[in-house]
Amino acid sequence: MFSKACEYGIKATIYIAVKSMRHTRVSLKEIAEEVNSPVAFTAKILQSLAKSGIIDSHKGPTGGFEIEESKIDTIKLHDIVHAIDGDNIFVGCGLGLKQCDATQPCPVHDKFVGIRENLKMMLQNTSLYELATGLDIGLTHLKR
Amino acid sequence: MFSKACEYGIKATIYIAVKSMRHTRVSLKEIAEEVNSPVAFTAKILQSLAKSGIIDSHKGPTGGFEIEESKIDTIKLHDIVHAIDGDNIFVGCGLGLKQCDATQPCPVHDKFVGIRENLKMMLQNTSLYELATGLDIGLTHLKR
DNA sequence: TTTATTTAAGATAAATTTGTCCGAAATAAG
DNA sequence: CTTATTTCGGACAAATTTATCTTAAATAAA
Ligand code: FES
Ligand code: FES
Repeated sequence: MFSKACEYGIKATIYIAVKSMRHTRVSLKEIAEEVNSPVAFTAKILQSLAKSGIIDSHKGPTGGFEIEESKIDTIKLHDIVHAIDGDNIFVGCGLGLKQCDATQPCPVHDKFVGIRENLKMMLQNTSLYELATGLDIGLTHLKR
Repeated sequence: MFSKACEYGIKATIYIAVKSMRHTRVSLKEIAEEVNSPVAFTAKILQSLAKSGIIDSHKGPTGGFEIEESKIDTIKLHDIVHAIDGDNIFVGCGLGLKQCDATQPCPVHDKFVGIRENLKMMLQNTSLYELATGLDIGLTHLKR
């Protein structure tokens, strides 16, 4: 469904959000531990999330990653997935045709667009805030 | 969403079904042409679909692939996807946790299981027969 | 029986994704 | 200013997926 990079990226972003709500920056090392992800690979993903403007990064001692508090509510799961995996999952054909539209549909088109739209809506309607809150109050978990 | 192998496998199976409904065997070469897939890779996929019992293969002149006509109606998209991509898409955690269940859910669990179940139902309710019929009457297409 | 045709099987190779390493750049603090 | 800390950036490596090649096995027909 999502790439490994995207899975790590989502988990990392949620963790950063939890800490940011407490006005605490968090280091790459800590994130990778909490998310159970390879440190150096996580660094790459965080780098790209920073370039996409989803998270902020700061170098040096006391540095680390954070998310502007006002953004936590407006950032949606959709934004994170889109930043890392692109838009193929939202607009691409389920059977890999170069173009998906109803004028020359693949055999699963009619059935697939519903699922795809469903997923898209879910991601667009899910805010980072609610994900972070669920984690913060111990309702959900990042490792297992 | 699905692997390349699965995309090719689905399209190939649908094409074989169309031909089988006309009691015609079809060769690897023809399948790969119609499906726009690499020949040798397609061979591997068909081989595994044959081992899974979804399609039948026959060697030698007049050989090729076919599907028992009585099966075309009972084979579901779910069976093809499961045979090629396994069951991770049906039971796996959206964020890659080793185990997905409600006792220790990841942050997206509640929202993800709906989508996943939705997809599963769609695949279980979609028969090879209806996919093949749509293609046969020119309503849908395998290439673009 | 010989030949031509077609899939099976295993080894190999290319491409992509995932993951690592290391030096550079920034920056906070002594 | 110097040092310690932390992210950045690029090169590199491993693993997985996708794709190819070659030889064998089966089998239909001449
Ligand atoms: S054309 Fe395949 S999903 Fe739309
Ligand atoms: S635990 Fe992640 S989807 Fe169920």
